[in-house]
Amino acid sequence: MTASRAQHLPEAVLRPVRGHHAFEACVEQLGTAIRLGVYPLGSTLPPERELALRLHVSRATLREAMAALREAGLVQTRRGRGGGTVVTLKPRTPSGRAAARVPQAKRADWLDALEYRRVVEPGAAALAAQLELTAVRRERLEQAHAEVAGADKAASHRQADSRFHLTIAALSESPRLIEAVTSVQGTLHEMLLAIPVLEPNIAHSDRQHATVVRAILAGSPDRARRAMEHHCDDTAALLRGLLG
Amino acid sequence: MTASRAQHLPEAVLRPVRGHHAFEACVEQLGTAIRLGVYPLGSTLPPERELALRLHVSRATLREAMAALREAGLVQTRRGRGGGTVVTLKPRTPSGRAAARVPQAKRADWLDALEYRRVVEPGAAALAAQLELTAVRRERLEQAHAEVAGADKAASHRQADSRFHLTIAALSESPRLIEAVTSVQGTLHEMLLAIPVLEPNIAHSDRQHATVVRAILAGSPDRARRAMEHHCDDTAALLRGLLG
DNA sequence: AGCCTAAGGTCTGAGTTCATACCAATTTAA
DNA sequence: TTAAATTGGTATGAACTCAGACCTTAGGCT
Repeated sequence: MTASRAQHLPEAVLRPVRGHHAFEACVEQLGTAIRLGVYPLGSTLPPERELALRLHVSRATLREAMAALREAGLVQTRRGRGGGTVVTLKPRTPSGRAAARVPQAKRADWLDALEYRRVVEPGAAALAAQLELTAVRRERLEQAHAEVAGADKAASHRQADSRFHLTIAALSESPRLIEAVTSVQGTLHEMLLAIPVLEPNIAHSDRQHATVVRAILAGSPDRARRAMEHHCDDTAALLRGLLG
Repeated sequence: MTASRAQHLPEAVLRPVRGHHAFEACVEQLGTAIRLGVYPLGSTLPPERELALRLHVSRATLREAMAALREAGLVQTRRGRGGGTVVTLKPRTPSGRAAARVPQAKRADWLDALEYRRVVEPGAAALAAQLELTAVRRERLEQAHAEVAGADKAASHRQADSRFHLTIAALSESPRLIEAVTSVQGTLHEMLLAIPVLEPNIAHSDRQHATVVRAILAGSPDRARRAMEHHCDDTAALLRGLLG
């Protein structure tokens, strides 16, 4: 039995060990956090030493990443006590840029992200609904939802939407699920910047958000999961359509 | 609005940029693949150059990892044409070692893995059921299932079980899901080595496997997902109980 | 036998990353 | 006004990682 084993598993299981260059990974992660609105325009990033600690990276490397972000115009830095690094990136409006021009590999990755999302985000919603939420956490959820519904411009709506989904993931209290949702939202954000989104879809999306929030607050994991599945399905169908 | 944002998201979202050095990651990944039975006893690993390419690591680094695995007795290496690195690790039998002595942080991580598993494995099963499987793939699934049911010793049963779950993930064809299941199976394997499993549970588990396989082959995503959820729930309940 | 080939084994110089100091600027508070 | 505290800026040497070239071993073929 041992030697006759089929060879399909190793191929599927082994994956690149990491994105090389710690500094690129920092740029990626901080840049995504900023673009998603985890750190909104005008907010201050944690001090370098703290960030370096959090990211398990030396301060030297973190500073290189910061320099790159500064170079790219995402942040500005002031020295001295009370100084720090503040976000200067204004949320980008999804441009009508053609969805063509996307390399095949990236397109495949995007489609995979949509499949993955349909698994992890409903899972996070169900888990959140299953927990007994404190008043503070219920408040956070409602606040995040209100910000999505209340956003006037397309750009700030996009960030509020990301924050909404990340907030639900955070409510699940599962580090693995939070990471999964964060990464998938990063990819989603990238897709949405390349694809114009129409107004009616936003309204539709907001109604679905409301359903998810109700289910979570009511403590109904199944309803929360199904509602989030519908939401992911609809978004995915739209994006898949526009991608060809 | 911008400055008044709650501070809970950054804390949840930012994660270590990478676990460790490249060489440790290689040891970790190859070691897990071997322990899970992706490379069973007696099988030959791919040539170093190929592995290095696959893991996105220089051959020098990969070789350091190989040396560590050799040192640890997991593999043996022979030079020359027809040589290579073969697995020498005999599947370990879950020992009755006390489940105490597990540090708090690890215990929390284990519990998180169980939550995560309940999301990703049923998701993978549903996705697999939803695809039109080729004859080869249906065969792989049945083969993997037969090996679990047919395993005589506890140790080889454990590896066959891992391969069964990884096979389903591979059928889903989603790189992200495959990675998720691989990592969660690695953690699960670690848990099971520290916790004795009783015979009746294995029989119960095999019946659930059969249900999952039927649902996937029948092309019923919902049934597949639910069946896998039950399976995960039962395993999780057992482990949580034994963990205290 | 003698060559070819597919593997592992070795070496080297350049580029990254790290940990740990120490310096400089600026705000806050005594 | 002065001292302390907080924050970014700089420097250095060690360790890790990389890519690529080259050497050694051992099977298979002519």
